Amino acid sequence: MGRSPCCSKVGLHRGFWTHREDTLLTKYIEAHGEGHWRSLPKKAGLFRCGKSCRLRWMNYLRPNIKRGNITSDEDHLIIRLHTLLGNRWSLIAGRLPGRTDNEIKNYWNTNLSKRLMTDGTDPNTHQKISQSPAPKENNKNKQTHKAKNTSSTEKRLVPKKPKVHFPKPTRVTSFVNLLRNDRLTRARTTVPNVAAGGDNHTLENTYYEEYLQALLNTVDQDQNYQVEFESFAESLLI
DNA sequence: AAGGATTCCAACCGCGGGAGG
DNA sequence: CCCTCCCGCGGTTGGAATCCT
Repeated sequence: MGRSPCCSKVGLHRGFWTHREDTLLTKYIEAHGEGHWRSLPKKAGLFRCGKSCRLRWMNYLRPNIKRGNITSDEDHLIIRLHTLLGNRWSLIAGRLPGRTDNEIKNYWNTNLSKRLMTDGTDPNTHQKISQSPAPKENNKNKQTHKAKNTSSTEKRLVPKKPKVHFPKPTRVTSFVNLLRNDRLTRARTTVPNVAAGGDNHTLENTYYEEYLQALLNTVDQDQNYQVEFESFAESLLI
């Protein structure tokens, strides 16, 4: 059972990427565009599996990726979208320009789910938890992969002062093909009333603005906008 | 200051689905 | 249809960074 590995692992680099590998990958994609991940490493002179290249590009090297802390607007938007979409990180990421699904998933697992728990909200169902349970560690992998001192962990679930994450070095060169990214393209095509053609970047921003506006209105407890927001979100799932 | 505990996030893994033969 | 290839997604892991005692 199971599929064969995406590529032979023999002789391939794993783990953190070096600057040289980043450069090779970036230069290759700038010259040839995204896609054909399986054959890309060989052509680019990388001893990496295609999947690894794709991941590195999507989550780190791609131009216009936002670095640094999630803003409070983004934070609220993620929570709202998660109530509507669940763990569909790529869909959620599609509504947050410059953020990657991996980043949002990590942010959710390390910050938001814990925060919701401390607020007495089930991070999965977004329902209020009736009794007053001890904050439960919901990340099961952490339970298995590291020994835990529970009481200490519970203590740590109390929100602490935010940590500042310095932006990591990333390319700043503009890249015309950025918004040819399939996911973004697909997302745009699902939105009704978005004029065809025009500047992709502007469309993306318009899209975000529209979403943000809906979000802010729901925060104002306006029931009509709440309905509007949810139906808008549901339209994205088609 | 030291070292154990915990957090965070980049990267890996396996699976599902679409496309094409 | 069935099979294979490839891509993308969500869950999980490993280890550096940070915190705590």
